[in-house]
Amino acid sequence: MPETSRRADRLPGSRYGTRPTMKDVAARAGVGLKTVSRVVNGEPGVTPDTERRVQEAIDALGFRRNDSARVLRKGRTASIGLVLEDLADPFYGPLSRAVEEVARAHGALLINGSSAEDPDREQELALALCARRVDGLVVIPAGDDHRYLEPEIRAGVATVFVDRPAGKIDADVVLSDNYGGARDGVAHLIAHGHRRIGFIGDMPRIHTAAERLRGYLAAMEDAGIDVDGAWTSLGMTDPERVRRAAEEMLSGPAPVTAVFAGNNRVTVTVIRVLAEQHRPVALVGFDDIELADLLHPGLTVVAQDSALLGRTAAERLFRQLDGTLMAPERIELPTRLVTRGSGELPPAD
Amino acid sequence: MPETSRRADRLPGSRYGTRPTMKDVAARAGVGLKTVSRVVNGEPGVTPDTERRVQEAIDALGFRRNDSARVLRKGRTASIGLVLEDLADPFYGPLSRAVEEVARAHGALLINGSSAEDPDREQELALALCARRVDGLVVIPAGDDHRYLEPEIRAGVATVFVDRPAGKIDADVVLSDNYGGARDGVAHLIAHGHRRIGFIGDMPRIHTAAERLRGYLAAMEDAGIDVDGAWTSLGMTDPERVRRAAEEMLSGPAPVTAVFAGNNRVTVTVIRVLAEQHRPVALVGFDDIELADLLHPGLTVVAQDSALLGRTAAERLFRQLDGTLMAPERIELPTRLVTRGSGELPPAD
DNA sequence: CTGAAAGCGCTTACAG
DNA sequence: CTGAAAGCGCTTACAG
Repeated sequence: MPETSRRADRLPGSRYGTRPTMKDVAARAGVGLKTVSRVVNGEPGVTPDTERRVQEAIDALGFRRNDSARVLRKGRTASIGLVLEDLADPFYGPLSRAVEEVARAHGALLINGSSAEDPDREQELALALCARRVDGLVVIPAGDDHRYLEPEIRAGVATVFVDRPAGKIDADVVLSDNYGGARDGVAHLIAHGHRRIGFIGDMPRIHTAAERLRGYLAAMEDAGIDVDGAWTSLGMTDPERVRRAAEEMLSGPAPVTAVFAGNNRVTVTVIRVLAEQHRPVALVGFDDIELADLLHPGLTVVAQDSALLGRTAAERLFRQLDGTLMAPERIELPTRLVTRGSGELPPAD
Repeated sequence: MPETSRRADRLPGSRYGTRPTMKDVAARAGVGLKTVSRVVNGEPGVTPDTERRVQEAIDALGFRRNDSARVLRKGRTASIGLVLEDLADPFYGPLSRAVEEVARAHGALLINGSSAEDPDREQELALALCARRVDGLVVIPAGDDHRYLEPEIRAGVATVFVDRPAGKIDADVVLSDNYGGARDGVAHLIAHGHRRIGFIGDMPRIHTAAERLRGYLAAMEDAGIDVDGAWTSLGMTDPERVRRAAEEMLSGPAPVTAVFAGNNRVTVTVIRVLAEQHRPVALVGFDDIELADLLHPGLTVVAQDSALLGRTAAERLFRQLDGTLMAPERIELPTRLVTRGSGELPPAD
């Protein structure tokens, strides 16, 4: 007795009312179920009079189509998932917004999730999204093994990785030129006379961190500079760790005269440490930062376009869904050196 | 012949494979559908041997439960929606992340949408989320009439408004003390000797903008200062408009000696304008900003805790869903004046 | 132009 | 411990 059990939901204490269904609308309008479906979906083949009666019933009952039932029948859910590191990070906000805009243009909703840089949580989130049958997945990897997504991809879930490559599977990837950007930034410091240059980056298992370190090393080697082990420090990007790392390479008999900061979080802390130094220390940061031009000196950065990363990835995702895409590709977006002062300071020697 | 039509999906050209269902698993394991359901959901009453056979079939077929079918049957979707203004705004990133964390603690996923400050888009998004049958909705209103949500709320969709109150419906609201915060900030400027103080805010139809203006006016009145109409400017917060407004009140025979900036976007532009002035102008901004302490002078702000706003709202949402909540409430969170220099500059008169 | 039947992939309520 | 039947709210594929 379904009617009885539904009425039970209305008992005082339960805040759940019953939702009218197409069946309810059909009964009230005195038409068949399919006719209601036609009206709700704007399909042709309904006389104006019938349509009016159905519409009246819809309005009277406050009917709203249950898309989750619709989805079950149609296959596609018109939703995509985005797994990123932290929605609160100013780098990912614009990226997420860009993905959302592309989704919106394709009539899809966006489900967001933060992995908090935890590979297990990334997997848990990505698979939960697949269980909800998102049509596609944009992933900023926390882990380096994505074989767990293979069955999902085979089953038709469109997948694009952004910011960092997929691990152990062949998939579309959209990246910034982390290596080239870091190399350019460090070469810029070298061009301004620096030779003892520090590098503070994220954990080495993170692809972007490793690539930027590689760029740093290449620039140093190009200039014929031997890198002292004390000049580089990779690890967590919390303020305490970064502060210690910076203070260490800025002390001793032969301190660094310039620092290359591996990402926005590192940069923010390094700026604070440098402000406390007695002599000027040059700084170039990877990632642009709001108000960077208003600091003294202005902050020189290697900027990447996080919104463009997101947009490019999302567009590729929908092209996969259109079926207009062939083999997986690796797309690399250029970075841009923005000089504002901090990277043009000469060595304080 | 369902088997035939499903096989058609495998034709070359289609990237859509077929997903194994519980029925497929049951057939392969030689058990009934319900037994598969028990194993998948970890329900008791399955012998270890049967469980093993089912698990093998699951692994072999790469089965993943279709949560969207599950949801249709169970009623609750274990997902909530968040409608905000712009995910790329540094104020909303932490708010969204906080909502996500609470949702996660309750086993729910978060669907995000940006209204872009457009009431129609807010409505479209909120109703689309309702059509997906989210269990609850956290809304940062763009519009001022939310009667369109009444049928949804009646049908059981939990709803909490944040940052701005709901319009024309009785609902839970979590706000910052915009009036008090602005009044404190302006009083702070007055205490430092200013009398000609400018206010630049968002469009007057936005509740936070109106409240902050009200706080400004109250502080001025408390100090017995007559406010000149040329000192206040409300409107869009794009850099061009804010710049014009700031330059206007900073010119003429009796320019303002201090500015109160109505939100983070206004503040950023005002800082730029003030940096170009020949005399120092005091500034207090509503909303804190990254690196505010590293500017010269440091930026004095009325800070609100956007993560706390999000967390409070989300917790209230889940309490609505638990049924442990009574009448709608209005919760107001305090703001905090953070003095860093720009608000303590004396008048340049 | 209209509608009855079957089915999407699960869970619920039973019966054995 | 196990499973067949009915149903969640829609759409599909037909038939009239």
